[in-house]
Amino acid sequence: MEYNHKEIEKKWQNYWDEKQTFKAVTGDKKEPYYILVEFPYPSGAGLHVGHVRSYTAQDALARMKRMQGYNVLYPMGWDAFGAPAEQYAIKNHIHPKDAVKENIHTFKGQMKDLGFSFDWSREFSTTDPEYYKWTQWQFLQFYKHGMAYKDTIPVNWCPTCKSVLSNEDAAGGVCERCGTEVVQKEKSQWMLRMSDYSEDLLKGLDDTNFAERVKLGQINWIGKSTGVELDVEIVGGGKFSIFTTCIETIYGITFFVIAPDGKLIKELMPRVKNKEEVNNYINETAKKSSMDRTELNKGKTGCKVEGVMAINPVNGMEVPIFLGDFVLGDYGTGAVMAVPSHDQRDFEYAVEHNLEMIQVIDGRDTSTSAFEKHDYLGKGCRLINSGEFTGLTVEEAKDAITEKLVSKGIARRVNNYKMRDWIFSRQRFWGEPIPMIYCEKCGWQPMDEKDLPLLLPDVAEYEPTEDGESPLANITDWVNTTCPHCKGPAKRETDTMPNWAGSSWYFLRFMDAHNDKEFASMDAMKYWNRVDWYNGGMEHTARHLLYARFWVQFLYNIGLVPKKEMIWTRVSHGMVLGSNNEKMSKSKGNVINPDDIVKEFGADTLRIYEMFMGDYTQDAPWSTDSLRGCKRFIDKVIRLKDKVGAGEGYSKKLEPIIHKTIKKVENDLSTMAYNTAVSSLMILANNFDDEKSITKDEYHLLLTLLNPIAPHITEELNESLGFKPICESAWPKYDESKTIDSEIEIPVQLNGKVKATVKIALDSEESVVKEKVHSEVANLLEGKTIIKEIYVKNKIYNIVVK
RNA sequence: GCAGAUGUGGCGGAACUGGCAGACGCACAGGACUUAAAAUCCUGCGGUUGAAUAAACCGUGCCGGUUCGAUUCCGGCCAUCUGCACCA
Repeated sequence: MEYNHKEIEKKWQNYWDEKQTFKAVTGDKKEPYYILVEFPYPSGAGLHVGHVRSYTAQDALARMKRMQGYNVLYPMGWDAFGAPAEQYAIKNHIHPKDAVKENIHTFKGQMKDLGFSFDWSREFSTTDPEYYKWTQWQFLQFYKHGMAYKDTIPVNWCPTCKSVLSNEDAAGGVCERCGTEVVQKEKSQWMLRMSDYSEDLLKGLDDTNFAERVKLGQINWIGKSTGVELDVEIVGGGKFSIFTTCIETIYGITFFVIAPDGKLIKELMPRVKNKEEVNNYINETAKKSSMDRTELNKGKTGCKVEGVMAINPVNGMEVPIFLGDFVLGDYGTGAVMAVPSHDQRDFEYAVEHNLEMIQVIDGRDTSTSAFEKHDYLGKGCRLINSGEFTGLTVEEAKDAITEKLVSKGIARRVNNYKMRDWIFSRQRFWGEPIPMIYCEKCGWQPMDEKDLPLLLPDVAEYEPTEDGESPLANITDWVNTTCPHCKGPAKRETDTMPNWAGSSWYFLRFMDAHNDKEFASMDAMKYWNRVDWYNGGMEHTARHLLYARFWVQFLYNIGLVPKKEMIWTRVSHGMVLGSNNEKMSKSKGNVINPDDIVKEFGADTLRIYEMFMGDYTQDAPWSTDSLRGCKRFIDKVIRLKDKVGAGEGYSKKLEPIIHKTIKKVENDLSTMAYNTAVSSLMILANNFDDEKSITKDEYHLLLTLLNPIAPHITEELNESLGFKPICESAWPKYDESKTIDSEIEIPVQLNGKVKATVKIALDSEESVVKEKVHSEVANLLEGKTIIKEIYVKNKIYNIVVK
């Protein structure tokens, strides 16, 4: 057969379109199964081979599940708000709306060419007013439940571009676009009270089936630590609080360190004697990102706050206060107690600034480095130099000291979380407008829900304003409105939502994509129940996935979704790297365009290759040579058709391998072991190839098993044999008893080294095996003393000799 | 810095709960077919010693431990990749 992949692939893609083969019907009697892959940001670069990897993987799962009788929902849409489209618009003076439309067209065409079995009837873009109406509506629910508030926080600011920058764009302290030095600027921002959900987001993980590394990623991002918040008096009046997880070292305090970007130093300023030095240091810090600041080797900078001393509450000792940029203003209380003998960072800071040290835990010398908690905890170490607590073990002291401070009313047991509230404002144009109105008289007022959606207006200029506001601020007839409360003149919020907003609930919308009464009906959500299997990049585990869970938990708490956790399994794929083992990028010239591959080799070859290239969860480099091998595999499958003879059913000889392969492929496709699924199909094909002839049913089976990964060619070959389309057929069943060999070969070891193998009947008696083994290796045992013999049933026989 | 992951032939990778390391594929080499090429088929392919399809030894990043037996478990290192809150 001539393999014209272009014709064959088009033919079946049209067939699926016309028959609406993959349309999922809400309420269908079949058991629902919801498979989701992160919807893409439709960039100008087009679909990436990395998209092809995860979409094919989920597609294979979806196709198998359908054949297994599930009502599969496998939807696709577009996450199209965001900075790149806006940058593109500024540069080329094309409205993002138009660029996005074009990009979506390209992406969709590419996806169709790859034969993904998406239910296109549920397609939408986060930029559709019918969709973002509900994103805005949900924001109003956050606001009405006290979950949204305004706060002033520092942001990276480029004075030349007049734009707020991400840490990424401000890497190294200079603006990525123009090279100007980045400064920190205070800005009023909408915030969502995500930190209120820290504990719930932690606990909720128990009700999910996320991959372990995904759970860990979230746990670490939430960053719970249990400790004590302690009030510290300042000499001459006033006080501040510190948070510590090591209260047992309290007698070792020789100074305090406070954050240069915190509120405390501002309060203390009038009493500071070295104002200039302190201010310089604060300005210096403002230039660094928090990541730069917490790096250990950079963590020793700082300056003394002259004129202000603090009092150690346990012994009344007066100790100095320092500024240090390793203390972050927005984590904990923005102040820490420093115990150089028992914390390495404090130790180095003390050495650098010539400060005193007091060892309070016995067990090791602390003159050259700190004796830290991971070394002293659980080792029975005892306190020294600690007043009434001297002699207690560290663990006893932790409790006793906390107890005493708490009863004195100057300390509290608290859980601290690294996770912060969600900064929900962006000074950008291309995002969902935040539906809030500011009135001089009434303050911030939510828009009336019935006036939603608040449409993004058309603008001529996309550049931000002089003071970094969104270009929306320049459109006076849009900005000026009336107050929903007093009907007086008022102004709209010109900030937009972050790109994460639309992607925090899109999976709910897919359950009921065209509902114009609600974001999704409770009935539809109850029917689909949850996302059974969600695939995305590891880079999204901390952010997108956490935002989405927070969003859902909030909706659940106000009674709008049926479950607190709407995502069950979450897995992540590895990247497709360039052939030089580096991340694909234009500048490195190692980008592979899937269109070129589809054109030259066909979608099926690309799909098989991307499934075969390596462990799905790990990164894998591109290799066009290996891709050719997958094309050869398809050629082989096509050639096997010539071997189809008159017989029916499965031959005795091939039956075991057939049943094993069904089991293997089924299992592998459900556990993301796509590469071994392909290899087992290659092995099956090789077995078929060794035969003079195979039956129609055997060939049909191979095509069926390969179909989820290579759907076009398998349908074509299958049709030519006269079978009904595989996509309308059932998944084959295997017989467990036929997957087990009755005779097996086990290795025989001498002192743990394999010397021979013996064939035995499955589940043979040990004595029978022993006899066989001994006759097999008799010559090797000559003159040696047998010390021990180990037989692991059906596995191995090991003889220890001397 | 914090957090996560990874390290196996020339290359991508396989090895289920500790049991024949290198499945499957690529690359390469030799052969068959062909006027020739492509395609296809057959054979070989971790390293060292060896005439050898004999045999032996070494070998899963490094050092050490547990075990009859370790790619797998434990302790300690080293290296690489990824994320870190306004990129998506």
